[in-house]
Order: sequence, then C-alpha cells, then structure tokens
Amino acid sequence: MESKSSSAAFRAFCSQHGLAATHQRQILFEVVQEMEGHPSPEEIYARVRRRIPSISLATVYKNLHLFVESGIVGEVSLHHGSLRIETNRTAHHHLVCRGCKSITDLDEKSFRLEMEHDHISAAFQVERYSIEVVGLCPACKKE
Amino acid sequence: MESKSSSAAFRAFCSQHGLAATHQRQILFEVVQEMEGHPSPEEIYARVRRRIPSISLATVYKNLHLFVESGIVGEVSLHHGSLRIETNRTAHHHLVCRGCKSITDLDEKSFRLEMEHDHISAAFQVERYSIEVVGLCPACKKE
DNA sequence: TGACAGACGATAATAGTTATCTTCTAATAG
DNA sequence: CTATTAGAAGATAACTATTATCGTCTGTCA
Repeated sequence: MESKSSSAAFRAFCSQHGLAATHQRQILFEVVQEMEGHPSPEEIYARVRRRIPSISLATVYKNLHLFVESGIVGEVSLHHGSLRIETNRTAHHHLVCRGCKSITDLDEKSFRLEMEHDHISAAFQVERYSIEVVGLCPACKKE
Repeated sequence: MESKSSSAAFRAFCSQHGLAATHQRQILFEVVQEMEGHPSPEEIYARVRRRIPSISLATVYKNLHLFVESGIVGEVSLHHGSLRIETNRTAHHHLVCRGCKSITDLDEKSFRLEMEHDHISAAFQVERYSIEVVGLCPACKKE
C-alpha cells in the first residue's frame, strides 16, 4: 500500500537521522516529496496547512533544514539570502562550496559543453549559461 | 589617464541610460568595477563609504539595481531572496527566466559536458554540477 | 507507564531589502 | 550664467524572509 510504504520510508528516515517520528514531520515529509518544481517555504507551509491547519511556519523551516541536510531534498541556490554582484563580465563558471557558500570563478575553458538545443524549447530565448560545480572546499572538507 | 577614461566611460554610461552623472553614482560605478569576486551590497557599501562617508545604503541599492539592469554587472543568483526546495533528486539542470525568475528542469541528457579536471583544484571535493541556462521565457520575451 | 530529550507553536528578533518623503543637485532652456 | 525642474540622495519607516527564544507538549525508551 502507498501509505504503508511511505510511512515505512519516513520511519526509516527518522531512525537513520536520530529524529522523532512526529505527525507534523511525517506530513511535511510526504508533502515535500509530492510537490513538483521548486517550492518556497511559504508554498510548502500553505500546502501542509491543508492537512494540519495548526502547524507553525517555524516548524516548516526547521524541518526543511533537516531535510536539506539529510539530502532528501536539495536547495536550488546555495547563495540565496543576499544579493551578490558579479563583476567579472567575461564568460565563466562557478565553483561553489556547500559548506561556507564561497564562490570561486572558473575559466570558461574548464569545460567543453555541447548543448542539445532540441531539448530546449525554441520559444525560450537563451542568453547565456553557466555551470555551477558544487562540493566542499579544502577548509570545509576537514570538518 | 586612468581617471579620465574611467570618467568618460561613466559619462557615456549615464547618457546611454538617461541617468544623471552624480558623484555618488560615479564612485559606485568605479568601486563596483574594481572589486573582485562576488560582493554583497553591504560590502560595496563599506567600500564606497571610504570615499563618501555620508552615502546612504539606499543609494547603493538603487544604483546596484540600475547597474544590473543595464548589464554592466550581473547577479550571481537570479533566485536569491527566498529558499527554494528542489524535490527532483535525479541529476538535471535548470532553465531560468531572468524576467519572471521561473525555473524549469532540464533533463540531464540535454547536455554533453566534459570537464577539464586539471582546472579545478584537486583539493576541492566535487560532488555534483548543474548547468543554469539563463534567458527569457516566451511570456517575458513579449515585453 | 514515566522521565526526559527533543519537537511543537507562538511570537519576538534579526537581516536584507524596499518604499516613502523631504531636501538637494545635475541637466538644460533661456 | 542663472532659474527651473526632473531625478537623485539621505534618513528612516516598513516589509519580507528567516531564525531564535521559550514555555508546553509528545515520542522514545528504560
């Protein structure tokens, strides 16, 4: 059964990460996995409230952080939270540390990229692309 | 002379965009272009204050927006400002509209990428990479 | 079944950013 | 070269997203 297996996955997730299997956490777990696209905390909050009207937004945030840390969901941008200006106007890419959020420029020559344009709708006007290489910088790796 | 040509570039920029060539704007223009990396508004503000101690943070923000719009600087992430959760855990890339900030997933197969690993420090532990294709979606293109 | 660590909810606090409003100044017409 | 005026700057209030705090409640495990 759907709910059985989903519940089992949730319990496994909680015990793997030493977390209590609470009702709020379980609904969040389910909702996050059934949502498509790139929802914001507010959108997730709105959706969870349909099932638990009394849930707190703080609970949503706290659990989203746990989910991101554990890897069951990702974050679209590691450097949201503050505007960052790009002064290097030549084509280049980014090396991003998921620990300290540092960003290092990579020369365009570091990659050879072939785009299969068929896969991108002709109606979308492509202006540029950039590659984000994500991982851990030497300092953060030590931890 | 350095300052001559910089000043000429600034004046050209202003008249191209119908902007008044004010002192604050000029210092910001210069500072932003001489900064390396990916400075935040606060960092730029701190630096500009060394030359104009009385400048307001609001002025920094207003001018940074103008600079971004005009293209003389870029923004590192088009979707900062709010956490966005990634529920799709399979390898994929993003099609991002710089107008409405919408994000569409692209299949991993859309690209063929060869990384010249020599260019990335061996000390950086690469975990994944993702390609961001930036441009205008059909709806935003109409404007 | 208790005791307790950890989770929840309510809400205050903070950080980043934007809006408002008043004063000032660059652009330009005369 | 001055007067006019649209736009710019500065001060600061307001707003949005996020995090911290704290009292209460509830899974977990002995």
